Amino acid sequence: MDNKNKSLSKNQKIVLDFIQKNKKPVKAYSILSNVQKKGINAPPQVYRALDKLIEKGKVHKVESQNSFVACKMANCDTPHATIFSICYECDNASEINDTKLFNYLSEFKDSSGSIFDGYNLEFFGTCHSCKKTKI
Amino acid sequence: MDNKNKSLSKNQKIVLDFIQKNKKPVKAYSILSNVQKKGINAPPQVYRALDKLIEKGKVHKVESQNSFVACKMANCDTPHATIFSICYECDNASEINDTKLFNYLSEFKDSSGSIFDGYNLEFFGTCHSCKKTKI
DNA sequence: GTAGTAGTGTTATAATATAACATAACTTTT
DNA sequence: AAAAGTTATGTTATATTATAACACTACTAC
Repeated sequence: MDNKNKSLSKNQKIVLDFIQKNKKPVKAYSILSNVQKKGINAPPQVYRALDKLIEKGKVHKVESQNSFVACKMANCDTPHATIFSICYECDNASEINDTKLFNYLSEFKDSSGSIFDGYNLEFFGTCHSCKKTKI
Repeated sequence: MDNKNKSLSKNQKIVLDFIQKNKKPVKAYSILSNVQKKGINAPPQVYRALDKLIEKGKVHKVESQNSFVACKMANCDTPHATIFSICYECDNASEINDTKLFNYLSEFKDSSGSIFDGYNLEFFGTCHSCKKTKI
């Protein structure tokens, strides 16, 4: 069985559980302050859990925000191939599931013909609820 | 004349000059320590210059590295539409100039048909010189 | 020539992330 | 079940990245 399907440790479960409760991406120190009652006391405990959750495909990092969001797919097998749309009004980030774009990027070759191991794509714009609010 | 073509201020020139001297992306505090002899003393001076240089399309931020790299195009008019390939051996980042991919992303519509204002795409892999070294 | 905007200089501090070390728990093999 | 190997935990301290806030200067534009 490969790494990503291994069961989660205690701290990993606690951290994932908190991330999944949030619709929006959450920050590492926000995770920390919210799980202290569960016995997680210090930043390294959070960051270590996050690292493993990312490896296992349960969580993705939103690089432009230094925040973390749960992957909605039951068994994400592409932790290093992520596509997000990010609203710069409300900071919400949603994963985009577009097979065509996904395949295009996965198979993309650079000018020398080399393929890549992974990618992270972040689209920026105003999300629908923020557009409505502005009218 | 729009913002991006305005001339650069003293600190902006100093910071851009240092970034351009480096082939690889550079970190903000590395910029700081290298331009202190030019009279830039504190982080806010560097970060303010970086913000403006990014607005003006002279510099792009590599989000996954928190580093900054000069745009090679003479007059970059798309500071918020960037495509990088990043080597996780040597941390080098190069801009990918692929018109087809560029247009695909610029025109990409989400499931509701909305277009985005910008995007940042980072491909990860081993660059050619690192591949050679490993043989 | 004064009002508005952009830039500078400075101190302090906030926010994000890791190093390093000691210990515990779980796995696999013998 | 004991030893060895690996993964996880707990903890302290510190490194790294980034911004707030305030005082002041310089450069447009009318």
